[in-house]
Amino acid sequence: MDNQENILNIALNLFTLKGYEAAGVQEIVETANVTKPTLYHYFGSKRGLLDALLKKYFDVITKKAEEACTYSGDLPFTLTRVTETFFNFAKKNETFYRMQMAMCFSSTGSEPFIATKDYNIKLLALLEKMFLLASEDHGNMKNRQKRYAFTFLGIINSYISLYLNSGIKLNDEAVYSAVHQFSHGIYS
Amino acid sequence: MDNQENILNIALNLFTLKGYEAAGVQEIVETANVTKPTLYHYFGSKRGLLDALLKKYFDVITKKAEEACTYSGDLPFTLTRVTETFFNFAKKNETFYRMQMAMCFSSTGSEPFIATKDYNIKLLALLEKMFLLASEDHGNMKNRQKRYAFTFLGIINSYISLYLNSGIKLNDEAVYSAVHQFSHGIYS
DNA sequence: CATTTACTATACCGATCGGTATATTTGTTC
DNA sequence: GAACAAATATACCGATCGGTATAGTAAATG
Repeated sequence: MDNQENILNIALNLFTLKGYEAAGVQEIVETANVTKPTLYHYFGSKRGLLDALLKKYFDVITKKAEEACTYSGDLPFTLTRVTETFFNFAKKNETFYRMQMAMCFSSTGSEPFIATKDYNIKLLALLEKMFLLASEDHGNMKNRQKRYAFTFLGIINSYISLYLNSGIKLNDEAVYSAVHQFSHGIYS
Repeated sequence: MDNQENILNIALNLFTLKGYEAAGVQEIVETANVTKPTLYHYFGSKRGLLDALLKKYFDVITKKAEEACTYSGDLPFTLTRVTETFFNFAKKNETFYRMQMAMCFSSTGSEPFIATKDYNIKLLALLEKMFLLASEDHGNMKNRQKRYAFTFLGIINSYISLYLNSGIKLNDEAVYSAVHQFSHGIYS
């Protein structure tokens, strides 16, 4: 088993279970059955480990979101595709999504928040760009891309949060529901 | 200046800014211009300090939520009143609401999550009870009180999160919007 | 005035924190 | 097989962690 990958997996579990600050480096290496120098050889620091972990998963969701966000004249269709993309990613990477949401809601001065900030900004920018293109076809949403991006991702994350904590299904019905709930907020 | 109250205020600020784990007892007492024994005299432990802080604010919102959740036959009216109650509390206690949301989204095994758990369950139970009463008048929502309570609070917190992080106003329009967005999810 | 109670300061505790210096092992290349 | 770089182990670092023993002060009570 690859030590580097193993450390990443253990770190993901411990960060998710106990939180980034509460999970000690010592605990991580013990659980992964390696020693500290091994961890520091690969990642340089605890923060470096976190960064590597975030990059590993955020690169995936960012790329998928990029593809899903291409606007082709049909906004409901695009919104549905984006929602499906996020739901599928969350289902495939439950633990990571748990960790990521906790970090995104953590204190603005904390390391986890700072480490995830740019990734979340990037995701919002993709949504914003999509809404900007769509605004040429929907006059009533001009100059509101930022808020729409924020609220849309907010609704998506609400559903994912419900999935993770309350056990609802993220099926086609949930996608439909999320998209329509957001649209209802837009067009009224 | 009352040392006890002062420590609570400083702790609220530091927990919110840096997170519960990252904010050290030493830092708290230095910022509050007291010494450790003073803090431990009043609160017994760091966890005791957190508990006192949570109790101070949660007791207020819980009481207000209790009043607002009394169902009187008019569900939209009750939902509006509940939403207003939460919005007003969040506006009056921005820092606390920030901290509380971070803790509620934090790792399920972390101290802050455990410390806030019962309070959040209590709030959800109040909403649940309201939906249960209302279900006698709305046949199509039988046995769904739990999910409705969860999603309703989720939407409320989404709006408050937007208010805290993106600067939207929590005015009557926002209340109307939140209630209708939730209702749209229910009745469809 | 004596006593008690609430409160606060000095100084300290063991444990753990993130991180590293040094040495040894492992696998690859010439 | 010699030389070299990557990877891992032993043992350790100063700093900080949450928490406390002891002693003293301040104010109220007898």
